[in-house]
Amino acid sequence: MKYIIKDLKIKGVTLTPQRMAIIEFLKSNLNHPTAEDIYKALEEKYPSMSIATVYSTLELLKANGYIQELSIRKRGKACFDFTSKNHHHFLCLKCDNIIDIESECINTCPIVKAGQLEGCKVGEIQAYLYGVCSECNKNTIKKNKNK
Amino acid sequence: MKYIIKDLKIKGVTLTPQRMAIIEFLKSNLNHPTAEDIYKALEEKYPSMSIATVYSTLELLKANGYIQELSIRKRGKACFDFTSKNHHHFLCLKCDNIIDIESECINTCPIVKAGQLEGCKVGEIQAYLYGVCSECNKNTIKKNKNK
DNA sequence: TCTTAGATTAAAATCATTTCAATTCTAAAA
DNA sequence: TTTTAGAATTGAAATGATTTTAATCTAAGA
Repeated sequence: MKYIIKDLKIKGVTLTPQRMAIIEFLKSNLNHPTAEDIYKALEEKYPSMSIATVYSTLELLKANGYIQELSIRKRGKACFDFTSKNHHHFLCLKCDNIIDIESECINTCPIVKAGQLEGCKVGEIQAYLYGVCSECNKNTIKKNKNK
Repeated sequence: MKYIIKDLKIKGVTLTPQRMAIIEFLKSNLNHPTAEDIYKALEEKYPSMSIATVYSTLELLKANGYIQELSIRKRGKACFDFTSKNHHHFLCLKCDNIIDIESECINTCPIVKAGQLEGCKVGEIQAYLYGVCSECNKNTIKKNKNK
């Protein structure tokens, strides 16, 4: 967090209250918010803020590598991840939640490691796992028991 | 291909010329076309066809499991894969091409296999590899040699 | 204080996709 | 073959996320 502020200052980027608030929000909301999520959350404290500012700040943070835009979308909307660390995502098909997967296992995929992909140079991997999360699984089991 | 036609007939789905043409196109264009790609390609032969028909047919084929919509988008547009077979995708950051990866290696990821994902039930995995494809790699090397 | 570049804003524009109502087509029954 | 009901297609309009625009504001340096 701090390093972002410092970094951006060094880069000569103006740190407006809006930008600070968006960075702060992203830091404390790791549940992959959309631009709208951010806008709505900050609406109260910054009533005059425009959604265009949210978009432009997200673009700025993305371009500087502080956040990642996921390849997948939440109800048609782009969503963002406050980290540059390489990790993967699990999507619950029941509750729509996106859960981070810290596992390195996908990166150890032999074909990728060996760079054997027919001469391709692989930089980044984003894996999306679709399924039912533990919370939703529990609920299903409960329901079945009650029957 | 044939089985789709047969299958759909059994299911009582009407096989209009437009639908046939779209299925045919998808079959012979495995480069992950978008709705627009399909529309433009069929424009000449079916001048009266509406883009709405393309979208609705894609939806129909998707719902019946004959095609897959990728999680990633091509220049902001949804793109489709004529297969129900589980595989992954490589995205060239230089030429925007999407290349199929037939490898099973990602699916053998130990954590996923063991279903140990904190109680999650993993159904499908879609991995997206970002990098530079062999073709673009070659071109870069050539350019460097010429310098 | 004045100037200026960059940031913010609200509104308009864009663009992919969906919806809608009217028309046309299809397939099965008569 | 003709009829007919239901489904599909069409073009246009609506939607919704995102981007662009032009005007206004802000903060830092001269």
